[in-house]
Amino acid sequence: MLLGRSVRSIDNKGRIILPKEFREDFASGLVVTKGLDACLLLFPMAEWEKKVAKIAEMPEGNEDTRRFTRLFFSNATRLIPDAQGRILIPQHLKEMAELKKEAIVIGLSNKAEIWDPEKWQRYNKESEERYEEAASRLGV
Amino acid sequence: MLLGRSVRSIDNKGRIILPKEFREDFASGLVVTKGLDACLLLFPMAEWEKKVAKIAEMPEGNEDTRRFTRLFFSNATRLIPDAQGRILIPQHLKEMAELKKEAIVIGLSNKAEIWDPEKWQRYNKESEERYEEAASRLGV
DNA sequence: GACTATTCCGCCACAATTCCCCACAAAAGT
DNA sequence: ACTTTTGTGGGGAATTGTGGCGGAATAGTC
Repeated sequence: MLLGRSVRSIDNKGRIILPKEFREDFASGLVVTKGLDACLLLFPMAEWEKKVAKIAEMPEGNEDTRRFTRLFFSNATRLIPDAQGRILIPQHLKEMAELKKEAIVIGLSNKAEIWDPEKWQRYNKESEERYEEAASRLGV
Repeated sequence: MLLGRSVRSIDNKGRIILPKEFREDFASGLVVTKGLDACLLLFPMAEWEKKVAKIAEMPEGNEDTRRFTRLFFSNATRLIPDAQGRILIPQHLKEMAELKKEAIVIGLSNKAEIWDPEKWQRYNKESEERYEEAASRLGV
């Protein structure tokens, strides 16, 4: 189960060290891709396959489907953490998420996300206000 | 699983080096054909056969079917990557996709596409806006 | 049939990137 | 305070991308 938030440095080879607690979920590999709100999404393999199955059900031939699958898959990369539990983020994804020297890694139960610290803070602040509101709307 | 995006040079003999990760899927050969939106489509043999089977189920005699199958098959070429994992794109397909000195190769799970870089960028930009919408609908 | 021209493919070498390993620093636990 | 675990950095080996050269295969011409 992926939980929590941690600040991670990105070394000058572009590697990010995953939190210890995440290693087990990601041990057999993971897929990074473009998430919403300019963050990166990390799926454990099992979760990724569920996602792929879901996408395969979308109506083929449809233009929106084509657009979506092209973006979704073309931004995805299969990664396997090294012996120290680090992953090397592909250049184009690092740019997309505007990652510099540091990153925030957050767990979201069945997947994880990586954010630029500044962006995360901004997003967080915004969310604070809407949190209660959203929670009650969702009936949590 | 075909994933990711890479920029590839086209050497002066018209060869494109497939990304390392794609080799396994394409090792036993592939079929290139005309894709939608002026790109080239690459099918691993197994996927190609599925496609053919599907097309065989289309109502014969129907004019759309005739039109489609003629285009689809007449543009298709069977290729086998050389020992270095390169493929030689047929002239007429290169022209069709307006490929020059560089190409973008993208993985789409069960197939791959080749784009002219400029065209891809333009297409990508257009899709960005609709991406979030489609993604949230899918619960990504 | 032999010669030539063109296309195609394999090999090699260089460059760049990625991966693997080791060492150290910092933090946590005893 | 010492040991253990977790995070960080970097050197160097291995892998991968790229372009060039030359030989094989094919086709076209005399």
